[in-house]
Amino acid sequence: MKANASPDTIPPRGHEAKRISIMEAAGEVFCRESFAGANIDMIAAEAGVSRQTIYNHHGDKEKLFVAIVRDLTERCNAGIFATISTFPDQPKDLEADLIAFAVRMNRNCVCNRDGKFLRKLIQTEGERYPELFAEWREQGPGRTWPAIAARFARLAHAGFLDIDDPDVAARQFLALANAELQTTFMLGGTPDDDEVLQSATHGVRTFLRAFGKRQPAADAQKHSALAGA
Amino acid sequence: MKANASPDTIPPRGHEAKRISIMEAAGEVFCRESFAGANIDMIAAEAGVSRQTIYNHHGDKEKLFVAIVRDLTERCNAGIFATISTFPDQPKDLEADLIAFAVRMNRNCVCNRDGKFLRKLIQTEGERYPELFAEWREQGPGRTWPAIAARFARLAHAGFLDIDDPDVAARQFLALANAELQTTFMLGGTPDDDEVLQSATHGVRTFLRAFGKRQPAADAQKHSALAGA
DNA sequence: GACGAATTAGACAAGAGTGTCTAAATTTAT
DNA sequence: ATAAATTTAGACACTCTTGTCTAATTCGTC
Repeated sequence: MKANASPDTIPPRGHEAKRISIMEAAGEVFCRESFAGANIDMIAAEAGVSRQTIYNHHGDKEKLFVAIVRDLTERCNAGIFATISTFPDQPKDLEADLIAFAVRMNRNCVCNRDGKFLRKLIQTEGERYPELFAEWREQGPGRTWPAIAARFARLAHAGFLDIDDPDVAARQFLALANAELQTTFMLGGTPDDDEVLQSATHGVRTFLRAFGKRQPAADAQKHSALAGA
Repeated sequence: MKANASPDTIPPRGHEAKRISIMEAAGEVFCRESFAGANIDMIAAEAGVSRQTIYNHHGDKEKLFVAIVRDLTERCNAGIFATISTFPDQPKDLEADLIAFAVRMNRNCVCNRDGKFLRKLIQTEGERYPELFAEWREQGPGRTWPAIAARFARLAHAGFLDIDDPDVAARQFLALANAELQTTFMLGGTPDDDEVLQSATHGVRTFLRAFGKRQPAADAQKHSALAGA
């Protein structure tokens, strides 16, 4: 059946290409038109594929939708964890490093294609597929918030920050980082690099005014003289 | 035609009752099902009205939708300005007063029925009706952000806060105030009073750590001893 | 109680979308 | 080249929805 001369269980090749372009097109269309407003012919046209092929691959519209959301959830979480792993645990310049982190977070997880799509699909159809989005909630916010909070806790413990509740601080950090992008998000727009940087810069400055060490001792005095390593 | 014995231009009574229940039901259904997913029979049933009555009142589905959004926009803006007018210009207890304001803002403008509906409709259908939502943008964020910023500027000028850019501060204030409500919003939920208070309290505390006067003079020393009036 | 306006239920045509089926064309690997 | 699998276009039945129409009923008012 499936065990050919090919090395592993991967099925034929052209298949996969079709599958991918269907997934991409479907994400785009579901996102733009909502589940009810999307129709299979639209997706087929956008994917450059015949309608029947979509039915061959995914069975029906609902199964296709679920597959899309699962796929997006997975990819987004991977991206978020990859970005979290770049958190500045040993910052040279705390402000600059946190700004850069906030920019990465926004660019790679919030403003990118997958992030935008997943967010919109969750908001639009979340109530209709409770268990699907419960899954997202557990895998996403349920694991990413604590991960970020742990990084901030470590930073505080190392004496770089003055934080009472790392969970609260983590949520506020991200809220501040995209405080100025909200209106753009509302209408489905994508902030450009400049807006992202602006928002991150203002957000991190405020964050540090709130949680930065007042007069650390001697070494965390920043932004006047740069003592290179 | 319309000038009966009745005092002013208000048409018959039962009419208005129907109109209102149609508007309410339509808001609910459009919001729950999205424009494409909503159907007139659903709205009619939910409004306790016959399908034909909806067509009599609003012409067609699209006109009905536009009417709903216009109505929500108007009501929401009214609510926001009413709430802004309760901003603590002469705070007795800055932290407590700002928390109370943040709670009012969230409860009356963000978490209430109209706020939830308008936000979801904008996110879901915003791209499909550019001019309708441009209108919202001008009347809403375009006028409310500056209004709030002006209040913060005044507070800063009066010596209660240490703010560089009131526009940034205003956006960050609101971002902080509902930083902890985001996940709930995502799935269409409504935060309860406790969550709102928590989020506002944490948000305002952080806001004041960032923008509060460090050592004002003698009176703003809080949260250790309570000097009753 | 009677009048006119508004509402109602139901039927209706027209259109759009889903999911299935078939036979031809194309791809992939042997 | 040949055989198997996949894709394709098109037709199809079926369902759902929109928006119109009609005739009967209800409502508000005088």
